Amino acid sequence: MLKKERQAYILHQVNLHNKVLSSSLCTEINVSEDTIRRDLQELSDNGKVIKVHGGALSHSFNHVYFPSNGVYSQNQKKTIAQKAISLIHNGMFVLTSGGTTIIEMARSLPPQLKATFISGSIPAILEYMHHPNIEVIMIGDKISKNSKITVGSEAIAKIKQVKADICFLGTNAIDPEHGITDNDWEVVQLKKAMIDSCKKVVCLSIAEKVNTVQPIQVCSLTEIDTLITELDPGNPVLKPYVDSGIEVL
Amino acid sequence: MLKKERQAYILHQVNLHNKVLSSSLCTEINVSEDTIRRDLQELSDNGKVIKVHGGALSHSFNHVYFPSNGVYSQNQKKTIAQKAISLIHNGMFVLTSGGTTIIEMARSLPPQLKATFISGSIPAILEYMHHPNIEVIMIGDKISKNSKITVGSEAIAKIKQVKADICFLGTNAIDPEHGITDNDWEVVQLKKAMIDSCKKVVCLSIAEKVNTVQPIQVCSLTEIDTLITELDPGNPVLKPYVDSGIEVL
DNA sequence: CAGGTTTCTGCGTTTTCTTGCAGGAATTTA
DNA sequence: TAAATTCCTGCAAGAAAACGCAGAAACCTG
Repeated sequence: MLKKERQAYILHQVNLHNKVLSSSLCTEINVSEDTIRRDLQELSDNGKVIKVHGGALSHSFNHVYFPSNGVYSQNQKKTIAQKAISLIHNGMFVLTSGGTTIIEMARSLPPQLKATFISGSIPAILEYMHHPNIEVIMIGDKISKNSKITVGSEAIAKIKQVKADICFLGTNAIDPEHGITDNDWEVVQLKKAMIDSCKKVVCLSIAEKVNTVQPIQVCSLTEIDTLITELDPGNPVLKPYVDSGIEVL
Repeated sequence: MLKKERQAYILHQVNLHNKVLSSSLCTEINVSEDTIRRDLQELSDNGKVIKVHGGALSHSFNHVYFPSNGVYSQNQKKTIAQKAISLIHNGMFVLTSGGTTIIEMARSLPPQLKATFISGSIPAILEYMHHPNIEVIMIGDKISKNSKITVGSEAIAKIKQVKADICFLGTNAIDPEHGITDNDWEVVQLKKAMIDSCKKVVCLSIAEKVNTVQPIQVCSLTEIDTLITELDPGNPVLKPYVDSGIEVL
């Protein structure tokens, strides 16, 4: 069998099944593993396939629709993300809501981190999925197209089964008097469940949303353990929260 | 034998078999390897064949197996998607697996369709989410990064709770004797559950995958109600399936 | 037809390509 | 953490290609 022929066969298999194993190829074609590996390398260099440990993947399949990151207030969110990440350690179970701040955090996770992330947010899950070492658990249920998260009683029931080490809430509004508030009833139900299902509640909020109020209450300040904004913890805006006994980063 | 004659013979062989070996040619025509090589060089310079180490390939070979457009078999998949969509009606509960054919179907759903789609495949869910009128239900559980679907006992349990009107399976391999087969154990478990949870099983498969076998069985032919390929239902390749009582579209 | 020219072909040598193998490094998995 | 795969690197044998050369064949051309 000619080299080009072999490579064509491999490419064909990859496109057909979205993946191939070096081991199965070398028994099918009856050549050494080295030859297969070299072929895969060559095809990969030409951008025809994506080489991975043990085989190769189809390029088209791996290229999942990637949401454009026109993230609002990106720099502030990056700052928040960095602070949030400092709270995550290897082996933790991490529960997260959706929202652009959470997405930013997901993108900034250090590659060597090994932890389990649980979420019902599709965009967040997409980000977690690209991370090499973390386990990703999706909360299932009906999908709310507005907020791109799963909502409903099933989702809430699943969250209640979890006991996570830490929970990160992307926040729409937070205020000393009304606590965390939001404007989507279903999302609020979820966030409530998440708060109940973890040992530590971390609230991520850009300064703009601090001291604002939305119609529906998620929880009072007393249920929050940590508040993260892009501001310095000593900033006077945050004083009411510090005074309530919340750890402010 | 004259040079022109020889080259005509070579060209004939190439077009007939899509490839030739220098070594076999020189014994057939009984000339030295150099002569063959020079002929091949000349034919290659004129664009008649593609010279490779050890012989030559026909141009069509290269065209068929190294498609220049990024998406492999896209047209076939579009055809399949159209046929599949004709089976979906307003108000239906539709269960789908993952895979590129399913994605193509998801993209082609008519905007006015009102139905409920259930899936554990992240890429599929992403497509369904963009649709204005369908309800989307995500099956939750641990996410397999390879196949980009949720896998595990929770996912299977959830699927078993569903009784869908119709189930679309993207197929990796189908064969009259072995039925539907696949190469990922977890995916197979899911597909089995899906088959059990619906009234009608529709199998989507491009013709290339028909009559191929993978290591793990999903189900036998008897469990399949409908088979959709891009071929005409009367195509002889599909006859065994028609004879098994499967509706072939 | 004879002589010169061009083209073609085969041979030997050198160079390049391809492949499999051995070992040690790296990565995955239990 | 340890065992098992898989990967990478260099190497060597064998196959094929490239190159130059020379003899042979074909082809003008006067």
